[in-house]
Amino acid sequence: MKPSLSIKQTQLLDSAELLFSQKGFDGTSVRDIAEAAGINTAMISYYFGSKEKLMEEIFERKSLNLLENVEKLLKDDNLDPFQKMYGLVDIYIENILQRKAFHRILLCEQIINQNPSIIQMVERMKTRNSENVNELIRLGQKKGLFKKNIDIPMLTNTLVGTVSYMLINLEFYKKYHHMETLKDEEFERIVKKKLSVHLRTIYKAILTHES
Amino acid sequence: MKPSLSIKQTQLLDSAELLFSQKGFDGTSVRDIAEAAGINTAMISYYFGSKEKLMEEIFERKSLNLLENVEKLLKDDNLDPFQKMYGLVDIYIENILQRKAFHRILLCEQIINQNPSIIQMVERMKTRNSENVNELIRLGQKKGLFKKNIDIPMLTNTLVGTVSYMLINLEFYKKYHHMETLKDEEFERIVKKKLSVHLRTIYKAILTHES
DNA sequence: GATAAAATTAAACAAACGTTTAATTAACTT
DNA sequence: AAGTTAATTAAACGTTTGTTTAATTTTATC
Repeated sequence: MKPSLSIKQTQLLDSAELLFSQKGFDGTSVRDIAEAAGINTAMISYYFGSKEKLMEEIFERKSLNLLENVEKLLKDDNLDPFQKMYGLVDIYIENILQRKAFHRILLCEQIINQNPSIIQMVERMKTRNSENVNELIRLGQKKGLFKKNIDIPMLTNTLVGTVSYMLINLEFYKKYHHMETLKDEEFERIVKKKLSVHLRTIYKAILTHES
Repeated sequence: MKPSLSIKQTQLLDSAELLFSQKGFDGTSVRDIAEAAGINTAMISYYFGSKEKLMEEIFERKSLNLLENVEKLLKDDNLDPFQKMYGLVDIYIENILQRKAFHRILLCEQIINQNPSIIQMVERMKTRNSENVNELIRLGQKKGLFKKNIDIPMLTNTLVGTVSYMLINLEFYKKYHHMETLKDEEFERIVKKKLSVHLRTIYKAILTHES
């Protein structure tokens, strides 16, 4: 387990996460971060070693959460494969839209492969996720619920792609449906519900329909 | 119509596009770009005014292509709404995977909203695309082929999200399916075909199944 | 309350940044 | 061939960058 952080360290991480998600890693200076956190610039190197390592720290702190929720769900013996799959979809929706800043950074970092430590972390996450989904799909197939020859990364692409692109597109979506006057929480509740229904329809079609 | 560019201007734009897609806008220096193009650094300001304007020039040159292809397809009276919809899906797949560098930049820029000129350009594209899809869906509904109450931005989210996330995820996808030894063109042909079949299944489900 | 360790600061560091300058070369125009 | 414009260059510009330093303050230990 990672050593717990002081208040100031947490403030720096939070400020950095927000700024990275708004201006990108290279578009954010250590002075920006320190100022936003109300802390002296030198403290970033003092605490984390470098700006790069601060970024890695953000990833290490935030990236495991989703996988752990999924694995807890898959262990639940009271749920059938469909319920588990729909639950998995909802966990992704909830997690991505709850941790918007981090998932925006995650998206950018996957495109701009610069930091080897982060690339490795993301790759491990993807592999572990695929293994989880693979196990679930085999179970569904054994029970005769899911069809054969399901392309797991393709399925996950659609899940993560749809939710992530919604994250990118939130403001456009709001405008298109004339929901500008809604309170933020209400708007997000609606979006999550819509995503859930939408992706269930998709998953059902992909998992059951023979081509 | 934009004035045509000299060879050196095109070289700068091409080098910049590639580097922006690999290291991001802020991670790429004008010296990087000039060196990659084999041209003096000062020429960037001389030709385009600034690094920012160079970026805008890339967007102006590359962003219209997809929309024009779609609009040509939608005008074709020999195709029924399903054929048009599937054709639209294939245009997106083809365009995004053909212009990888640009679409990686486009993704990043949508996340990191910094340049107002580019935000505006992207927003116009999205609006015009939604109008096109809206028209097509109304046609399909009038003919009794599509169901009512289709969420257009949600549908497009899944299309662009799935293809874009595949773009981000290409290397992982290749590894997962043990296609490392395949030639690049062959691999991409397979990916495009898989995406096409996958998204047709999705679109059919979303457009027809009553919930 | 003295001593040691940790935290915090302002200042300085060299390197890299985007852009401009002024001088030179190349390309046209008449 | 002379004159004019455009293209190209190396160098310099002033900022900003991430990081380090050395001095100071705060905190903890005995």
